Amino acid sequence: MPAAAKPYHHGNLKEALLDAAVALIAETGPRGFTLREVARRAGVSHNAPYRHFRDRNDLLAAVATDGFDRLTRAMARKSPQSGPLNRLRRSGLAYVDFALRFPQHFAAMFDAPWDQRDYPECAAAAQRCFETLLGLERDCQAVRQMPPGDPERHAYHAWSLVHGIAKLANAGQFPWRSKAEVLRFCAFSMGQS
Amino acid sequence: MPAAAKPYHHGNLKEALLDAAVALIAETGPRGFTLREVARRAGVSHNAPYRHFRDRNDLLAAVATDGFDRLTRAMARKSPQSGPLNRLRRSGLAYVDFALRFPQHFAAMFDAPWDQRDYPECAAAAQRCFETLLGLERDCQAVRQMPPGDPERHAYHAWSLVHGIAKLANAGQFPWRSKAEVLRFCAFSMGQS
DNA sequence: GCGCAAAGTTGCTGCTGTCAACATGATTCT
DNA sequence: AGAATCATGTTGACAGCAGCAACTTTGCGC
Repeated sequence: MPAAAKPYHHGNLKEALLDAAVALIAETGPRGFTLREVARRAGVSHNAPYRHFRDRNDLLAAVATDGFDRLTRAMARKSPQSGPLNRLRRSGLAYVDFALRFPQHFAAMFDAPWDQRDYPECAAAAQRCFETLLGLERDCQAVRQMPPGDPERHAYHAWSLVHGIAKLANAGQFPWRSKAEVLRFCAFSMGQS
Repeated sequence: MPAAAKPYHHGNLKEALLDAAVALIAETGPRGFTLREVARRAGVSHNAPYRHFRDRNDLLAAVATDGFDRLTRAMARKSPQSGPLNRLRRSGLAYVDFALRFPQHFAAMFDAPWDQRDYPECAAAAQRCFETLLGLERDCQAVRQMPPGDPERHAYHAWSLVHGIAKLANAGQFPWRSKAEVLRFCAFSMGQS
């Protein structure tokens, strides 16, 4: 058989669909996101995705899960700076940086129309993401670089702040034009807390 | 003519459409939101809305504008408590309360797929909303109940915090089940800043 | 080899947003 | 008053979408 002949079975369609979906959402946003376009990009028929994902939301949930994993890695990335407090702040900046670089992917993670409880994998990925933050927070308390108190509450506070900055920035509600300016504001804002 | 006869001209279709749209989005969210369903609820044909709104996004923008106005009123509502700092905090709680009571409407305001610059009225309503907050912030500085510094920066900081809380709560990322618990956390969190 | 199940395909239904053409009715000009 | 005009609604059409059903191809266990 000729090497160029497209085999009937794709071989790795699920991954290919996920990649295409991530790329598509980055380009067109959750509303332009279409099962059929994803299939087109993967070079299969419009119904092939149904063999791997229950429906449109299921694929979107997979995209969101992927996003949470990427975000967790970005937040946990080791930085040259040492000291728990510095690491915590770098982590917050990484959060906002991620949201600004992949706004649509970020939106797919948090503005999903479905209930996250229906997608346990996605919820678990989100949980891992939060626990990364919680760990950093605990480290800070351990070395007294943070006032005492329930570390979870502190973590939720920090999360809320950076999340709000990320969402408002993506919604165009801030006057700052460049990503650098937003990050500067973020650093300032984290210093206030 | 019989009183029950439906006149050809509705008389006040634009408002009726907006009301129906607000109700519909509260029920089904921005994705279930459909021009045709809005028209159906207003009792007109599926193309009548085009006489009053350019397209689907234009109607959504009107809904968002309406939401910003309501939010502004909720934030500016006088409370029995006196003192600028108390008013500022009540205002933050009102923000989160609004988001939790009308999650879909809130989403329509901030997760819009369109650029707010294309809808000046909507942008203006959002601006008024921010300026309400900014005014409260200035009042606090005036009586030294707030550390000095650029009041706009402080206002954006406060906005980011309550917005993050609102969005994360609506996304189901917090462990707290009741609105009251979220509001308690919000009050705690505002005290930290 | 055979049969079966997984993976992919075509074709369909009902829905959507939007365009074009037409109908109705209020307003305004003479 | 009567006609012209324009805003406001209506019907009909088209393409694109999600999801369902029925069919086809292929790999794998026996």
